[in-house]
Amino acid sequence: MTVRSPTDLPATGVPPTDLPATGVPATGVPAIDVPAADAGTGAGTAGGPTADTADPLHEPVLGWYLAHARDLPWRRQDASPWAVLVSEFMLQQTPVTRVLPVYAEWLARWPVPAALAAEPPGEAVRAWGRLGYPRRALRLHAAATAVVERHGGDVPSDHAELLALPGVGEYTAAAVASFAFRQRHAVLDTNVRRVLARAVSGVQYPPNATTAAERRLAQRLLPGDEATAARWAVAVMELGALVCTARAPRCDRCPIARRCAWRLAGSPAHDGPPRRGQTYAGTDRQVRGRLLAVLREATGPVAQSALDAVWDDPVQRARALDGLVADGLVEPLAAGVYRLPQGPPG
DNA sequence: TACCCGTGGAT
DNA sequence: TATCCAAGGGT
Repeated sequence: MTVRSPTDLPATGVPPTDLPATGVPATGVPAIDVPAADAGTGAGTAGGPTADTADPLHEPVLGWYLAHARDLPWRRQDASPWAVLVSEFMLQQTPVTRVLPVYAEWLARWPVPAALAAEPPGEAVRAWGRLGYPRRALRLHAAATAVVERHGGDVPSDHAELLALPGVGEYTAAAVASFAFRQRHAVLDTNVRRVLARAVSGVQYPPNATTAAERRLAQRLLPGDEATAARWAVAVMELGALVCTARAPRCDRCPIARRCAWRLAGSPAHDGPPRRGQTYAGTDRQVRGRLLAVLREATGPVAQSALDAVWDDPVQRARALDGLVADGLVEPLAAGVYRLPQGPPG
């Protein structure tokens, strides 16, 4: 898998799979399904996509995706729902290029949920490497355990059952149901929110927190047909990731630039409350990161002295370590000795 | 709701 | 160099 930077738009664009990873095979039609937009003149065909869900944005976005989508491993036809779930955990707040190698290692080592569930949670934390937010590793291990216990080892297709898994929120539940099972869900991540904010709402950036209005908008724009809705979801996200980017959108390559409300308004600058900066240096998060890195890279238990060496302030150091223990990321083994969690998921 | 939770590349 | 930003979730 070649790692591409966002600025390196693929010209080859291996067409994204139209097939669900499991379930009913698609009919083998390689072209874009005719979006509901073109069904508008039809006389209310029973059972078909309804005209009232059509939108002028559908056809250009779906067409753009067919030509420009990245060939990512979790989008391939042979990617299982488990593979999609793993990718979604890793992609939370983490760039694609950093996920790719770790994703490959995980799927090779733990090809099914039961394989991961059979290992101590500390192994998941160690294999997480430097992806960041290591609690995700713990939750993914817990999710794998829940999949084994509640669903016989198969990642569920039901949105509510997905949502009930540890570490799975509204976005991830919708994403897995849509990407892995080709269901019709509004998949509202930071990319989609930005595209809709610009193209439809006419503002540069979406609100800091997801609003009910955004959810209604995403739902309204969803094509009526399941397969088309699933393709739309991934297409809008990809458009946000590659073209309608946060800092410097590539409007000259955008398939809906002519319809974009933000552009039509003259691309006004954001005027809402400033987005909170993420200071990092000197925070507990940095200390936690350093402490856990020591544990991750060690092959066995670690002495207190090795942890003490990574941060000068003893008060902050102790607070960070306590936090890691409270989160289940670190396990006190004996007096002054620590290790990654070996017990059952806590 | 607002805040906490890692890491590192791009600008 | 400093800031921004990345397929969020939990509390």
